[in-house]
Amino acid sequence: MKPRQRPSPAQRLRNMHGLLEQAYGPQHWWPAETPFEVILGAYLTQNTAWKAVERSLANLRQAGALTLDGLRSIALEDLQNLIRPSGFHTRKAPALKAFVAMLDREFSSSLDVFAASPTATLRPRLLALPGVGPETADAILLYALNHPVPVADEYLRRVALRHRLLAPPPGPAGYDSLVDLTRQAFAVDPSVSSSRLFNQFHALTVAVGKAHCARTPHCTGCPLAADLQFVTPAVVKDAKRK
DNA sequence: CGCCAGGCCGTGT
DNA sequence: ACACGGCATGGC
Repeated sequence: MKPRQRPSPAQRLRNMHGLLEQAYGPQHWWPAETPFEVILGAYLTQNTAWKAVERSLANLRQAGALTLDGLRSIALEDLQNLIRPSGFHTRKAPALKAFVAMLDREFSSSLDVFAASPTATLRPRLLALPGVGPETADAILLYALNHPVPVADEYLRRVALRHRLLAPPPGPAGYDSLVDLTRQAFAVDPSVSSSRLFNQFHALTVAVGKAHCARTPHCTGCPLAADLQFVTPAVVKDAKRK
């Protein structure tokens, strides 16, 4: 018998994953028909509600711009107008064009060639693109290219802070520490595809985040805990007032 | 009407 | 290394 000691943050995160699976089940994320569509969604959803992204994607579909060829052909100005519903169109449209240009110039215009490259070269290449930060890069790697990388986001940060799995000061350094924490949490069990694990874990994070982290600071009926307070933007702002 | 959404980037400490 | 404001639009 081992002496009972406090579980590590990584162990606690893994336990939370189990609770969330029981509560929400398989998530079959990311809502998209093709890998290329995943990539478009990853760009468009930056600081934007998914509902709005859906309308932009519908516009793109109707214009035949949901494919690599379609996106290459379309004029920048038209692209801007099609994705207007999801906001930041003056930044996101050129960013999408830059992605296509990169595939054309460096990867034989082939998403398959791109996906077949090692993660260690793809991630820096993605981060060097305009409009691609760590979360977008990792979402593309995991959900479009099926590379085994964790995806961290605002919801995971809230959950981690709320349950004190992280030191208080968040920020850009916070992203990497969240990724490290996730890697540690799922470092065991090589029998399961880590892509699938990371996929399911991030999806569950968003599910619980939408249900309990978004609006109401006080978490009632949350599978993780019913007696703590989520760090919503409003809570952060309120804390700053003092 | 005000707040926020599945971030990222440039600028200022 | 962080903090902060701007970027645009639509849902609730």
